[in-house]
Amino acid sequence: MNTLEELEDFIENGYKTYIPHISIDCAIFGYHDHQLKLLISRLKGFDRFCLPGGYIKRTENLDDAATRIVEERTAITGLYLQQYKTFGGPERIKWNDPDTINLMKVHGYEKIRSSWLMDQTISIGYYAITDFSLVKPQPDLMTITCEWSDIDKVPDLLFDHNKMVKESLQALRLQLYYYPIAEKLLPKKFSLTEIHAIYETILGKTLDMRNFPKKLIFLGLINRLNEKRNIGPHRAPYLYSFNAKKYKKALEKGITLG
Amino acid sequence: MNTLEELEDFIENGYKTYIPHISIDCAIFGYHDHQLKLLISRLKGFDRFCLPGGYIKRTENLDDAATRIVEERTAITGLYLQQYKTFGGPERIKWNDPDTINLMKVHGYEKIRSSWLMDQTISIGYYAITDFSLVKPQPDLMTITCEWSDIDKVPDLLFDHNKMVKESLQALRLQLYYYPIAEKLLPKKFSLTEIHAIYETILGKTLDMRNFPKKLIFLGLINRLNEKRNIGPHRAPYLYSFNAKKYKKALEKGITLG
DNA sequence: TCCTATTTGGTGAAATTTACCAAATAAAGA
DNA sequence: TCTTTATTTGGTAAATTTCACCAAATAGGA
Repeated sequence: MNTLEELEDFIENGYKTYIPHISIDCAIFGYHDHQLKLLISRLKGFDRFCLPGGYIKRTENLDDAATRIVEERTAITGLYLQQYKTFGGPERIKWNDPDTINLMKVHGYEKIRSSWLMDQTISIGYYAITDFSLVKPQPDLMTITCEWSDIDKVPDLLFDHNKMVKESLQALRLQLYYYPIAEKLLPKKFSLTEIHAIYETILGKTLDMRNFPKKLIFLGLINRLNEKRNIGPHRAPYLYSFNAKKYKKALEKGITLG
Repeated sequence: MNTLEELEDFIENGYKTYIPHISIDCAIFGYHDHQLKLLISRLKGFDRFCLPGGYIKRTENLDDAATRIVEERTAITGLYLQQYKTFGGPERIKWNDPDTINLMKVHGYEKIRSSWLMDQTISIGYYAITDFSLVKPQPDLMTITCEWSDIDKVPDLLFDHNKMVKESLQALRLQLYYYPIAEKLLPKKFSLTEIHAIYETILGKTLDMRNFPKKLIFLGLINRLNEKRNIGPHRAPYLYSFNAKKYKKALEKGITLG
């Protein structure tokens, strides 16, 4: 969505391309150096922030739609998006919400008010996690800003999006026990301290610095390389890499960490 | 849906009451005496069986809709339905499917073909488990039959419903480790042998007859009563009951069994 | 050479899981 | 009444995993 005409056309004719009544909203978590952040964006005509979201094309499957939506809105590519829950109910979008009224002002009241966009919509929730230092979100025409928010300073969001953030974080934390999600956040070669920090930060609790990496090694999820990293006046840590085979097996079977 | 007029009206005007493009499909598992079954039904005009499903009213939230749909189609009440995944994509419903063509014949081709029901639909998957000996499913007007099928003899179902069965069973088995689902399948007072059989049957694997109940007792999920049951010429087993408090706590925190 | 900060090998205790034996027991049949 | 049979249940020892934490190794700078 990069020109005004495209936007107008979307409001009037979008229902021909997209399936009405159904949207996808994505909670994109960003990790870097002991910090966990969430990507929030603000749409034209809205006062409050929201999660990046959009509609599903009639030719797409759900996972592809989620990937495309994130790419369009934030220019982030290559995310491993995970469906976690679908939200619905008549209370999801409130007609007398100040933001909804605001939106109507921006593009003539009637046009939006009577458009397919304003009908009741259920939303499929997806989440993903990435390294926020490697990713510069780029807002498109419809999105005014698009930024990383500290996870414990997420503002009051539109609709039921705060609930989505809470439930997606729960899902992410649960998944962390079953899938080696950290692979998405680390370079090919990493130290035990780095992977330890990721798990502590995402789970929001301390994990023993000795026992936790030992378990990862014991399970065979990571392999020690014959290589060290220079970290100044301290003992140089060994570097490790993920074991692709065991990783794949863990994805199928599930593993309990922590 | 109990009269023909209601059905005709649903086809023509249903989109005013229900949200189009979105349906709910429920995988209802039934357990009794070492057997696991699945509830399947056959709709008027269709050759193949399918999962009980329906549409969401504009005034309902998703969980309530799932409960109502099961009640309408099968007359089963009081289920604890659990959302597990949403299915979508252009491949879900095939236009040249023999069953779809069959359906069109039943109520004049054009009427159905051009109705809101034939537009692309995503489906929200729910599952539940109940004791199939206590429940007599009652088909409504739209549903011709409604019966329990052995879990390993489920026939070729409509659309992507076989995939739904597979994924809902996976979800159920995973949940079994976190939630004391068996409470729904047992009388207030039960023996260790009974609860042991439920877990073995649902998980499809053997669990040690001594260690498994010991763990349930150790966790405090069940309490021994001062009561035994007469089972003929054998040692009378003690009866047990669920510990509502611990059960509630387990629901929040999650517990690993098995 | 010493100091500092960090990584990592190791260990013993505690807890949990696993495998499995044998005693208890209820009622039917001899 | 005694034995038999099928089942439940108490118990235990070994194996494994988790947990807490110490101390050695080490890299570069002072």
